[in-house]
Amino acid sequence: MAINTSGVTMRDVARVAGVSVKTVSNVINGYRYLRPETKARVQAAIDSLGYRVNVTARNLRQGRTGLIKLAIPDLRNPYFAQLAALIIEEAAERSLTVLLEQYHGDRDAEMAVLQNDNESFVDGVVFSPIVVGQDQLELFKVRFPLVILGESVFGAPCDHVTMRNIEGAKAQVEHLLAIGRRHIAVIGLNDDHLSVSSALLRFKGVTNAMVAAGVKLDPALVAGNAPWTRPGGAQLMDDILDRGIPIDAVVCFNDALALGAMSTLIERGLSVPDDVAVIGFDNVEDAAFTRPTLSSIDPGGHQIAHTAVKLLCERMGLVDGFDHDTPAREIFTDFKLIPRQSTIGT
Amino acid sequence: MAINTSGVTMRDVARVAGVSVKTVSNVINGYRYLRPETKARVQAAIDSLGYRVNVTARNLRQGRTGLIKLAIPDLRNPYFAQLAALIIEEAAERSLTVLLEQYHGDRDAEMAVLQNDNESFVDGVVFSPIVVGQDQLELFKVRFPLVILGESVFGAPCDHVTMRNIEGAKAQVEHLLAIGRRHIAVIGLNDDHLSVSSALLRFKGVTNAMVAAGVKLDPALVAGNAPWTRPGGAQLMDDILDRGIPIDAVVCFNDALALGAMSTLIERGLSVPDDVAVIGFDNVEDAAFTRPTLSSIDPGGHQIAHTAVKLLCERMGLVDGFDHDTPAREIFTDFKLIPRQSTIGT
DNA sequence: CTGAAAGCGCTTACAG
DNA sequence: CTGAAAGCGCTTACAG
Repeated sequence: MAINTSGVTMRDVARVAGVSVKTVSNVINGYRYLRPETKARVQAAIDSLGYRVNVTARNLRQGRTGLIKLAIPDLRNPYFAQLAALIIEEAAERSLTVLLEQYHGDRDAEMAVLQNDNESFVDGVVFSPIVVGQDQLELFKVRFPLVILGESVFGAPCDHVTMRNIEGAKAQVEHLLAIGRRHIAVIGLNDDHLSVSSALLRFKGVTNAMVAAGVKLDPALVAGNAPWTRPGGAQLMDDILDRGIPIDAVVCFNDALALGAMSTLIERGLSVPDDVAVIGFDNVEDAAFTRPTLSSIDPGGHQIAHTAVKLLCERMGLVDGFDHDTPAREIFTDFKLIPRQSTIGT
Repeated sequence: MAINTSGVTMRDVARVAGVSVKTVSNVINGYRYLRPETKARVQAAIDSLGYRVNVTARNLRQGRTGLIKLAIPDLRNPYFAQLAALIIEEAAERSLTVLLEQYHGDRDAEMAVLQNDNESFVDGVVFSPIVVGQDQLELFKVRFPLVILGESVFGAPCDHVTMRNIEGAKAQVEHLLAIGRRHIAVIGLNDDHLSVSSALLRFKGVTNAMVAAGVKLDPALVAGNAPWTRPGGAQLMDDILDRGIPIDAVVCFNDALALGAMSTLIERGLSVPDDVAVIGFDNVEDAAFTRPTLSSIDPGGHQIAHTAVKLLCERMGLVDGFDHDTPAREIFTDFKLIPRQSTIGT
């Protein structure tokens, strides 16, 4: 028994108020041309009976539910928690509610998002894929409104919103070069599924910047294949320092890695940024509060959420004048370098 | 246009397969007594037409949606992100999907959860209230299945799942006493809405333990009214140390505070745990990875999620043999002390 | 400004 | 094992 099945229907209200169900419907939906007296009588009947509209019936009749699905790997990952928070808020602005699905690492679950078999009573889907990838682009050609996020897939036949990984990483290095650093280590070059695409793109940005500046990147100063977490960063920093090659800066592929790297540096008696400058990526909340505060790249999460919901609404037919034959769009959001103490000092 | 409105209906399938819609329905819902040949013919028709069941129509007919709402303050708070992750997983085990709503600090939004006016096409609600509280218990007497979480409200006329705050905090102090500490500081006694109830309960547990052990609590060693975050903990620890009263232990009301407090202690040249032992509450993932690792209270998040969904399912009529006249239940989950380096060393 | 009627696409007694 | 029919509770042309 669903919430709304209180037993009282519009017909009951209509009978008590002495009007037709059409009139009751008009009152509920705020139809303007109603005699105030009629409206009051209907409202009184609604109140006295404790009537609530059955949203499922309305949905069936209208052919839409106002529900969108957000499919992400795991809420325990702070990046996705924040993404979900933002998407929910953007959806609420458009009177949409969000059904949240975590597929964890599971390939089948991820495929199922694109299949959308059973519980498909949602009007659209926002999907941040991880495993399903570049070699199966045709899977993204679905018949429901779909917007994908992230960097696992490019060129899929559906709308796509993603951050500028390459340019962001390039900006990290350019910033370090600008403050005079030349011996730059790189942390986070992983080949696991969750981070591989970001890692590769960001590494590309790093090498682009180095090449452009004529600074060489020492392969012995590149570390990866640890989780993108504080402990991961701490360990990778240890590994690099143990190699005994002098460095004056570290580029980290996310902030958690950077925070971990900083703790190792400080623990080993090095000063940040005087001895070694550190820069992260993501601009998480902690970055502004840790000591020293952490320089980072803000990838524009708000804009990602806003754009994703906007594109989805267009595909869902909620935006007047949108041409439904518009081909798949690929939107890159704006990033911003946030310089803080870990590179420029106090 | 909802996803499932592909235009093809059961009637179309029935016509193509040369059977009645009842038979199509039987095939879709896995009814067992079907001639294999009939089944195959129907399946072929489904495939060739690309038919998908219209879940909204099914929901209307069945009077349920399989959807539950989870209302929490904000996903950006890691505690609630983890809670949401667990609830979604527990719900999935019972073939339920979760509609996630954030009400932020907004009182009206929180009230609306209990009103459940408009979009009430969910079968039940899990609600972690913050502002709506002890003085409005009657608001929790709703006509839809409702389970509340947390410590804002006790004795409400609906099912309630919560952790043992008092006993958990008592265990924190008992642990410190057991390792010989007597000069114990307390961090996190806030009076903001988000933490006040937890703070008061945990403080009560602390004082209970001190009284029982005959150890006095110096009011000058109690600090609060900072956010329950790392920087908050760092600042409060600074405040306490600045007062110049010697301490040998700190009880922190959550792990973020404890991590912040530890960083201050270490920064000021004190050893953890040799000079000062530190214990947190929540047992977040970081607790096991920070150096020194952080002793903490595991409040049993998995059990909270499991129990909440179980109670809700009972109220939703999904559990055979459940007596619907069962009065409102108050369930306390089990906590566990996790001793780590920050109290017992390596 | 309001009413009577059709229909959204399913599932489910009721027959057979 | 399968069919014909009713009905879940709304909204929406169509009349008036």
